Amino acid sequence: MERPDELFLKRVFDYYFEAPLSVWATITPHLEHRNYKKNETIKEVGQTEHHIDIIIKGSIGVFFWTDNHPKCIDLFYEDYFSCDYMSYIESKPSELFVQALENTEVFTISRTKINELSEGNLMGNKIIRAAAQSLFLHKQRQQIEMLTLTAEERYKKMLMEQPDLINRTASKHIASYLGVTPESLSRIRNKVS
Amino acid sequence: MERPDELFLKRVFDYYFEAPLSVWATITPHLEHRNYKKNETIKEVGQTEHHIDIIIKGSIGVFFWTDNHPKCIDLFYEDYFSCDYMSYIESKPSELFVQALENTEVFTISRTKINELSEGNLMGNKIIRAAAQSLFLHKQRQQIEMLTLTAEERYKKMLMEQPDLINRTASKHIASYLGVTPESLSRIRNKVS
DNA sequence: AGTAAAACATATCATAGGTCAAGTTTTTTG
DNA sequence: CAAAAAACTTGACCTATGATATGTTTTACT
Repeated sequence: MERPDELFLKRVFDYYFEAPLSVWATITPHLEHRNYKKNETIKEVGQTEHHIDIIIKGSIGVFFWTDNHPKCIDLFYEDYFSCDYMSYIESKPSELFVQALENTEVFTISRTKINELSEGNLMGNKIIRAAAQSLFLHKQRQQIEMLTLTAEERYKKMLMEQPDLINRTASKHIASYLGVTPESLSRIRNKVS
Repeated sequence: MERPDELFLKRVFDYYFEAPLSVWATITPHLEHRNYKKNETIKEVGQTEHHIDIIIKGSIGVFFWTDNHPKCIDLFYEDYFSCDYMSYIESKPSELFVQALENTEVFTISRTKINELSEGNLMGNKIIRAAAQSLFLHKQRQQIEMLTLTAEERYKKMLMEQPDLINRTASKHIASYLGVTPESLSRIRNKVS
């Protein structure tokens, strides 16, 4: 009766939104299965984001350029939504780019479909609202961590809370996500272990 | 016909939400006019936020404690909404506290009223969704500035974009909002002028 | 207005983390 | 599987900012 895809989605939606069955039943048929190769650029700087991905397997990073280095402001993994939300929300190009960090498998849904499904639809709107709120909370927690903890403490925290991710993700991306240079992270890792 | 209060609100809502007249007409009667004294604590650490304020005059800061110093993560002024959104969204106590930085005049609306007005109401939900999205964008911009600019550059930017606010707000709060110590900001100000 | 307290400025010193450069290891690719 | 490229490590040095301490100015209070 239910394909594995649908079970996966049901779990993700339940987790995030406590959405009733009818909602994910509405959404499922409009999701497109897609694969990204490792290091594939999903959205370039200057382009507008028109999709949201739900990650089934793999990881995706959101970056911007400073000098000649990419800086990572978000890391997304299995079960998470991935998107350049800044561009998506404003519906205009952003300075951010989005890249697959591993071979990555997603369900993707277009802005058009999302609008269609939520237009005049209270539950659809509630879901988007819940999503925006959880994005805000995540950003504010990042901000507080950045102001409260040293680089070493931030690394240790990540090590505690997401040990597998540290192995799967390139050091340079972890470094920039933690707000330090690769050299600094290297020293920190050395010291910690 | 229209009281000044209503004109003010109409302007604010138009600006943020492009909401039709019917919406602010629905909301207006449920707003309560309130005054905070300078340095008055609006929400303490450990309490849950149940209100959103719309600032008519004055300014409000959102803080948390590190060691024995308050750190400012948000500054709100005239025409802006003010709230410990973290606590409001999760509807549970937060580590943040909220303080009036000047004698401040607001319209305040309770969570109960907001829920009542938006329950089953599509436009109400859209407004809340727009609010959540704009909060996220603000936080992400803060994050990018923090990673891109030095303390001095952040100060100069604030000086350019909000010169009056710098005069109205205590240096220590500006400093912590910019992510530096008061001593550092003092040096920066000295250097810049 | 006068006193106490808080905020701000300035100086010195300490340090986390950045920069640059030279290895070493790992990954990619022909 | 070898060569090239990219990623990571390590070291020496530097700089922005933090910590502490002291003096000065501003603000708050009776």
